[in-house]
Amino acid sequence: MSLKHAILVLLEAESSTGYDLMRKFKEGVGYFWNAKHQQVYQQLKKLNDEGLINYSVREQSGKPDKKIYSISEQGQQELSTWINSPVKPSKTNDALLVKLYAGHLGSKDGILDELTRHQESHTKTLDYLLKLEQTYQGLPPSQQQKYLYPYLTLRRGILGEQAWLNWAQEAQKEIKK
Amino acid sequence: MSLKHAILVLLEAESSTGYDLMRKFKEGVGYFWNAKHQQVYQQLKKLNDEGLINYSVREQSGKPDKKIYSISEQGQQELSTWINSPVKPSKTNDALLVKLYAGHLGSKDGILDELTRHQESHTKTLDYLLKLEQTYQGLPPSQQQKYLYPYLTLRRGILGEQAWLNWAQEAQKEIKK
DNA sequence: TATCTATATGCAACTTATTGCATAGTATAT
DNA sequence: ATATACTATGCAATAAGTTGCATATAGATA
Repeated sequence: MSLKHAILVLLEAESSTGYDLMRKFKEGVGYFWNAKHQQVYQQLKKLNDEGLINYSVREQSGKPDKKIYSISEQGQQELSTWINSPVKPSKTNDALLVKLYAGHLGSKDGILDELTRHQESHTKTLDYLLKLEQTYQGLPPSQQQKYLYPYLTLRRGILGEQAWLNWAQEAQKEIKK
Repeated sequence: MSLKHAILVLLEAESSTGYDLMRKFKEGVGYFWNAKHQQVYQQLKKLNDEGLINYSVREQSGKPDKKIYSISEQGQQELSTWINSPVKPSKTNDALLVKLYAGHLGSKDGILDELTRHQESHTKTLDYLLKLEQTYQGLPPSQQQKYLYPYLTLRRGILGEQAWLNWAQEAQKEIKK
């Protein structure tokens, strides 16, 4: 439901192409919102049809022309309406936990391997987020003030990943017993 | 993709009706998997067509007859294949964080209210999970051994909710500054 | 030199999830 | 007495997300 709003939020901050947005979902804000390129392009088309965004074309040779999307007046309106209405707590669907729940059906080693694999992935994400945090902390105070809200979401990502890793350690210890 | 497997896992533990499963997703395992009743019924039909589950009918008066589903041989097979193949780390899509990211577009009070609302919901979930943990800890050691894997998923839920709440406190303090 | 990655967009088909409606009795709360 | 919630299933339509394919060039890596 709020891929729409995620895109509007990103465009409010900076006009972008579909490709740019896709990268932002993969790198910048992927710790709280994900979307594949298809979804982004489809949604952009829809938002344009609804008049919430506009685009201008920058011609290129060899590659398809760039469409640079910006948020419209109407889009701004939509965003501030959304900001002022409550959102529901998000629901988690975590296949790893389904698997662990049924751990007795697999082998101890298999489960531990899987946990280790995920641990590596979470460690990598955490490292990346910590790097972003360092960048933030290197900013002058005025800039820090400006980016406080994004920073708070970053903190969520960091605390979330740390909690995950702490859990994984605990779980591995218990399984090995 | 793995609603299918979540259902198989639950049926492996205990034969259930669609309604039972729906309740398990809402109460029992909702901290790691969610599904609405429609999804459950549709998936059951599909799994039955695929031969992964069977059902027997218990007649009732007044209400629709119960269909009690059990996992089939083929379903067991499918489950153990799944258990032994890796699953991808889950992606989070969290509308609250999208909103917070764009916090400068709203009012401080609005944001704080929203955070408080979510805090209440997370506190409630945590309380519930802690109650489940107490039940587990009241079991005799042999039973604890038996339910180790589900317990580990419960721990994930608990550590996750605690991390969320710690973050929310931190965030609220920062916003109020 | 060949393969891979990045850039940049999009169609088409499919799967997965949500929303709204429908039925119908019993139990609980106001 | 009336309204709400619980039990129990399901159809139909829509929305959201995924997968596979297609195009076409530049630059980097093996």
